[in-house]
Amino acid sequence: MQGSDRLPACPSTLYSGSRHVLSDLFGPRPCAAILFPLPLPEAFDYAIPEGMELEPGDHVAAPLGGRMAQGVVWEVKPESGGRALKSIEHAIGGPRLGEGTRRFVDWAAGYLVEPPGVILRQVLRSTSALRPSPVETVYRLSGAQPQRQTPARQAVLEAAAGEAMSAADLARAAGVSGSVVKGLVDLGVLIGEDRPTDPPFDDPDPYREGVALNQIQADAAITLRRLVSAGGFQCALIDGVTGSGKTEVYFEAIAELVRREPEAQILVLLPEIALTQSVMDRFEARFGARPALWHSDIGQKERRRVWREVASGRARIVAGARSALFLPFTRLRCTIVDEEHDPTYKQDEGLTYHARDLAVARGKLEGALTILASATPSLESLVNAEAGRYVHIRLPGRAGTAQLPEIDTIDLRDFPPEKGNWLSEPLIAEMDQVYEKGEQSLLYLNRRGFAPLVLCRACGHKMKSPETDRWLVEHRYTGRLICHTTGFSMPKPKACPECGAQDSLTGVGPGVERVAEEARHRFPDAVVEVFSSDTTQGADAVRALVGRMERGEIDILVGTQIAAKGHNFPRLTLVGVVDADLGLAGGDLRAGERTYQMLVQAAGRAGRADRPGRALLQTHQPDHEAIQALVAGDRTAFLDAERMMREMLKLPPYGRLAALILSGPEPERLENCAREVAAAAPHAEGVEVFGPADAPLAVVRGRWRKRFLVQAERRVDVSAYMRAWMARVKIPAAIRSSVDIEPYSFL
DNA sequence: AGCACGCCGACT
DNA sequence: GTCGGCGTGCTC
Repeated sequence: MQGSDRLPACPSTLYSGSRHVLSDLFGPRPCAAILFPLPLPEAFDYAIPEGMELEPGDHVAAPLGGRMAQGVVWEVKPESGGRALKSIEHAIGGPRLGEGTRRFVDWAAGYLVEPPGVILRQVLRSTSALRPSPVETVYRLSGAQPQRQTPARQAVLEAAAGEAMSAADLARAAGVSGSVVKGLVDLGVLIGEDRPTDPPFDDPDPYREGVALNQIQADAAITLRRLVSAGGFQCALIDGVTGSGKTEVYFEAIAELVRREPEAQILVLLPEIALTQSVMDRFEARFGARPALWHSDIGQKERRRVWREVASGRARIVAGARSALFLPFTRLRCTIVDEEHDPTYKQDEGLTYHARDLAVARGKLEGALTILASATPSLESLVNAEAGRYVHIRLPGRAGTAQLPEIDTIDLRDFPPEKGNWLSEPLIAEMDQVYEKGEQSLLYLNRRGFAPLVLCRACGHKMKSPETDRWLVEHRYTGRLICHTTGFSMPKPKACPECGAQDSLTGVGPGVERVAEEARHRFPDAVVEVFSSDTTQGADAVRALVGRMERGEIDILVGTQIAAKGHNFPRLTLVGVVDADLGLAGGDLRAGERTYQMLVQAAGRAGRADRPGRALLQTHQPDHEAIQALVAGDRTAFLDAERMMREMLKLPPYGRLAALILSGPEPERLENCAREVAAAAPHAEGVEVFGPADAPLAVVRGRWRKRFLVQAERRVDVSAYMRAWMARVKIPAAIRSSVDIEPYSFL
């Protein structure tokens, strides 16, 4: 170990301020601010040992609170007076973090109201990537022939004719033992060479022939190419229906950039579910190389490889899920957010952020072209485009292609379903026709579980959550009653806990499970499946269900929002919206938008395929503006209705929201803390603070949660407001606080 | 995030 | 009397 803090033998350290003395004698020595990937409030200053050359972005190890921690040089500056500094222990090699990445970390910390180290932790997702790639020996043919040829040797030679492989792989490929390979190596027939086990990614070839573009697509490509050649930050919104060639058009922007700037890096963000083989195949077909692929569950080795190649600037095109936004690009020149409206871009656990919003911000910081693409752009992006902040590129589909399926309403006042049922006769009749034709139906209802209320027929007792007094939702799938607010759950009792009546507890109201039961009852021979976050957990389960739906193995799918995300079911020809009113009046401000997106999704390739899609909306208010607009297939009118509602209520994008969640193990202390926090909320023009209220999930893993909602005018910097607020309160260690900028669920 | 310090319960 | 539980607070 070395470092001046470990040299007590030096007489100058016998009195305080020793380093000042050293500085006085030898002139000011520069120090370095080190940012650690830890929730510390800021970067810490360290002395740079004699002879150590450091630049911002370098990785170092430094003593921190009695241990060694790995961090990144954030700034090199003249020694700040006053405090005695510890010394950096040593530099760790590896690719330096680029300036753009560092600025993005600082910016995101401010915007998300998090310590910068928390953001840095998102960036440093593979520390093993700092070490050079390990090497392995691979073998190729030397051209020499063995004097004695044997069948085993012949097999090895054939296997070795292709790509160079390790001895073990070669033996396996040839179906022979390792000794045959070794013998050929000894004879000089095979030559070994060292190769990094994390090989670099192939460079894209921008000169390959792309898919032929039609006139509209070609014009859009020209617009994008112009933006590429202008350089610097610009944001473009590609607004084009499914099948309008959005991908081909943004491929042209990528190609242009790769041609112009040999070192440029490009990031393509995709919703997790869309990171499939077929997308990679399209890239490969266009550029002759697969992009580097990044998502939350790639293996350690691949993670290390991608991280290192991105940080060293060698990886050119990266396709990734939202977390790819934090990769250490050195020359990010273009970011594409495909399916920009997709709600999965909003990360809700741990660090809360919206990948689309951060992508635009990173683009601004890096001077990169940012392209948002969607068939159903979010209202936020549309408003930005219309205000001229984004370049709006419209790609209408083929002539006559409707964006929406043919939509009709069913007035529930005229066709009330029987008591305890939720599907009206006209909807059933339509489903029947679809089923007879061997096509698929989707019943959409944004309510999980079986029944939102369980009550006793004998005494009228309502089953409620013990802590919050909210209704318990019956889940028949698990046979339990669950509180969607606290997560409390219990088996459904046989007898009423109030009056003791046997088998008197009945579920009231519709959930997807009950609608599925009703559909099964009506269509006993049909395959009916439920698609909700309760019944379909994990990406694999989702993929499996989506696969079965695509292959036509399911006749009727009953789904919540989750069914509305990024799927394309070619055999789906009917969508029944079980309760279209729910979306218009519910607590989720984007519910209407999502219903709309789901309908467009469901229309899918209608108009191209010979099976046109149809949607039926069950509603109590068929005259409602938004419903009327949907029926008319009038996207503009629908969005205008949405827009007016948001504008009136000062909701995004016409206002800003932030949430503060406090959580702690003891409800009383939390309550007290929340009161104090409420009292400390700064008064600011154009800012309203609501709360504290129980958070949407009032108890999570034994921790109680309280929530504030901040609603501000658009001109207000809500992040700054939240920072100011947090600076004014001392929150006890037992209580955790987290800020969510632009929360998506805020019931 | 770690790690130390500190103040209360069951043990060699 | 000590060992150790994890609540609280600090790390340049």
